[in-house]
Amino acid sequence: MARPREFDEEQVLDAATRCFWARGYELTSVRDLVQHTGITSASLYNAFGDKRALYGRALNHYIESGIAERIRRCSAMAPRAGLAAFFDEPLERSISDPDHKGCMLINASLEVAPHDSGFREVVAEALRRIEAFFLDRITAGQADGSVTRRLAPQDLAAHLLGTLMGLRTLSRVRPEPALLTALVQTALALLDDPATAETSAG
Amino acid sequence: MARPREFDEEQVLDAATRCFWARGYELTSVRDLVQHTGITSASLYNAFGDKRALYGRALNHYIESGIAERIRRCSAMAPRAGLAAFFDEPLERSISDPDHKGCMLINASLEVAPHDSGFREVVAEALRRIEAFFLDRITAGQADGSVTRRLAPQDLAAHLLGTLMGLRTLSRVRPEPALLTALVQTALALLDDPATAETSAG
DNA sequence: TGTGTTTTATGACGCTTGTTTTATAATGCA
DNA sequence: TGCATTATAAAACAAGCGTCATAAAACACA
Repeated sequence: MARPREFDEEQVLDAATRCFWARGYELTSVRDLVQHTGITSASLYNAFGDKRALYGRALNHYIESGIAERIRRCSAMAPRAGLAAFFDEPLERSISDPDHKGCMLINASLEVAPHDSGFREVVAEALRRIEAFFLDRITAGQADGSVTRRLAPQDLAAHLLGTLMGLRTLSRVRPEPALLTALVQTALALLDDPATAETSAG
Repeated sequence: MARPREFDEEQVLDAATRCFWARGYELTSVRDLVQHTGITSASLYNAFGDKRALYGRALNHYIESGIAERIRRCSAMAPRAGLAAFFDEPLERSISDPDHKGCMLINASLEVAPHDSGFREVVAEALRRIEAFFLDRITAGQADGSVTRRLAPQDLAAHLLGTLMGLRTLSRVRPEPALLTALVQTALALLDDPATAETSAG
């Protein structure tokens, strides 16, 4: 019993996510958001609250549609293959994205998480989900023999999580294909048993 | 033949570095800098130029006094020991720093480097120096047998660089000693030959 | 066809930002 | 002792920030 929205909330959220992803929280002004979403600031405040709340929605949108989806997809694969596949997309993006935006979640780890305890928990929780995915697939891989048993699953999971964050951080400053590929492949090599490992050195 | 400075430039630079390190570039206002350095904005602008130039000086100060010094120190050690020792300080700081400021260089990688090509080159160059240190010690370690020859030195160096950046990024959101220690130790385990490796799993 | 309710559009709000201006104080050299 | 030069102090500058008030517009329902 009122005037209906003239904009698609999801489209606006998509546009806002692109803004925050590309330029971060501080460097994205409300006027930028108004310009890129196509709606006025009044509509924006009415629909989403304030800038911080909109960023929260955008970050959550990124996590659910970008990362959680990839976890789901890779969880359906064979353990060792799923672990490798999980790195395919971020590696490919790190190399091919002309803007070098990196990963919005990992950008948030350094930009908003340290200065906002609410967002810190959101980011930490997302990272825990990634770690849990690693742990799950490593455990499964050790069970079926595709992942080495020489190292504890928790240690391997922590290592892969660190590798992922290092990849996305490094990619924003030095998006060199050889460097980033070496980083990922070397980290993944640790999953293999020395005997079984295909020697790729040289 | 003029009025002399009343402040110690190095002390001011130290204070400014602490500000930028703790809160980053955008969140540190000139008024913050005035307050923590103890000099007026006029003196600050007269001595350093503008905010961006002061940040540049602070970042450079951090790199030279913090990182380059550590590289020098660890380069004097035995190869394998020097590589491990290089991670001691950032790991210890990641765990014990109550403010979780992280590493100013790696903070800069995500905060200023992507939006300022001048700073991007400064950061990239510093990362290249770290990578070069890794490469040098890995090569030396492979020569004296303390580092595995199963993997190419460039790959191992890229992997350690990524590990360092992952450590410092992860530490700002999840500064959990067990997690961060596992990350570093597992990465370092890759340097060892499987036969020679002391099994620390379990 | 009104009435109530929500969304729009426009513009302005107060505040903080980085930076500069103006004037005064302090020195080295002639 | 002046003169030239530079540092200091205090305030002000324009511009941009996030946010909100006001009023017009568009619908559902009576």
